[in-house]
Amino acid sequence: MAATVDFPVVCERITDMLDIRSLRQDLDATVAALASRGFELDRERFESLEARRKALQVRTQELQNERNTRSKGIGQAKARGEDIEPLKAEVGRLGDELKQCEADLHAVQQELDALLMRIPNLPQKDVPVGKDEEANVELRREGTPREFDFTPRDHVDLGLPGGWLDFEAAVRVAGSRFVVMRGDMARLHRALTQFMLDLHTQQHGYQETYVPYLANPESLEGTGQLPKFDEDLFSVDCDQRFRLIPTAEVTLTNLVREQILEAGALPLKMTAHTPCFRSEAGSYGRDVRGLIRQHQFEKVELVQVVHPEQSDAALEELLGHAEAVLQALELPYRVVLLSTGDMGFAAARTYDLEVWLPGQQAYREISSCSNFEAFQARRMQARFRPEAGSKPELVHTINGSGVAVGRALVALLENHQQADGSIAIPERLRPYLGGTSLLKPPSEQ
RNA sequence: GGAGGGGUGGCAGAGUGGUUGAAUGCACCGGUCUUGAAAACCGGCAGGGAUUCACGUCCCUCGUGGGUUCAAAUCCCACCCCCUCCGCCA
Repeated sequence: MAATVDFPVVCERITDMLDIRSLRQDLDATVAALASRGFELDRERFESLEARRKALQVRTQELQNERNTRSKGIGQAKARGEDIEPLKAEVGRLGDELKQCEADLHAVQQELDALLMRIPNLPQKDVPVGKDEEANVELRREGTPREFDFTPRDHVDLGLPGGWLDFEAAVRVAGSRFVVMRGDMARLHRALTQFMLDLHTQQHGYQETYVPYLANPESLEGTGQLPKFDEDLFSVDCDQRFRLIPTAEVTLTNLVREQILEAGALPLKMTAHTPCFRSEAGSYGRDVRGLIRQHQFEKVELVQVVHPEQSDAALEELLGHAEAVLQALELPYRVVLLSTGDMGFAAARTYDLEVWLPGQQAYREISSCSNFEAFQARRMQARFRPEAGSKPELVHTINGSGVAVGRALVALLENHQQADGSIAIPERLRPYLGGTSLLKPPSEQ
């Protein structure tokens, strides 16, 4: 099976990840902004491709115009009963040059598109500049890490007794970086999911949505996973087109792909609970212990499709929605503004929520909330009509985890553990566990 | 999996080689009328791109990609998707 797939160009010239006009008109500033996030744009290559594209496009359109005009003339001459053979011969010669021009133009545009599709989004002006997570800025801490009067265990030690968590079984049925959960652990995992969905749909105004767990390349291209990051994804063997979704962001956000929404439909607020599949290529040796980094995990995702002027405010709002989950679960966390070097490919601004893990004595990412501005919208051709009758404009897209279920489970176990290995259930979660306030490992029941 | 039918503008729906980027209806926008609204009438109304200070001019798009032709929504090929019937199936 071919490792590469031809990515269809939705519409000539507009699938670029960045607005190509900003590249043409303000190349210096764009190059500088990209450099701030560690991306070196080959500007000579871009400029030469652009120059060739322009010359070829102008020439091609001239020739097309001439062909169209003459063909119409032939039609009219024929209608008058005149001899059209000489006319035909003349246009025929024109057609040869046209064909060559069209082919050349097509090739140049393919090359240009391939280049453009691999350029990341521009960071917002106030995003801290840096090459990696070292440059991230901690904005605030919420909640206080608990003082233990015993040595807190990590979630693996807490989960192993009685088979709550079974990594060996998972290796047997699948491989490393998978887990099997049993009994109350599986139930707690489900309870967390249900709680999060209810919170977002009932308190935060999101519409619960069920989406496919397999996505086509066009969708993955739309949200920015392709063409650059195919190695991070699982492909389905029997059908070259499908990838397993690495996040519900893909299928949720792409619901508006190639749509023109009425302004009144915005903002669109959607939430979905899905499994997420990641190959974790290149993360060998990192977080090999426990649930932190798995090939398959569950997430409740929040997505908003908004008016461009609203996206900054929407991101703050969405961040609050993710925080509400941690607050309800009585988990200490901090809010981090990612630096240019640590942000994802498609993001213009990202906040991470990092939850305190007593087992690691560290804050670990449990949610990532980003504003993509028009980046994904441009790739998806997702637009809205500002006013009835006006030209469509690109929407802005926002998303965030609300929150990663597996990691929430980890945080819950480690933060609410008791000296005897049992787990205290926060008030807000108890209704989802039949009122239970304490979970005891099976071996001690 | 087998047999058949079909993909046209926001929607519905004409259109089988030539001035059709596309009739007509609905929706929508502007106007006339009305105390106001409705109705009626008049006008406008696809998306994208190139070029231009601008007006404008031009190009592309009728599921997608190729092909035939001076000329393709219309003919040919491949693929994708949808519908109906049969089979199978959670």
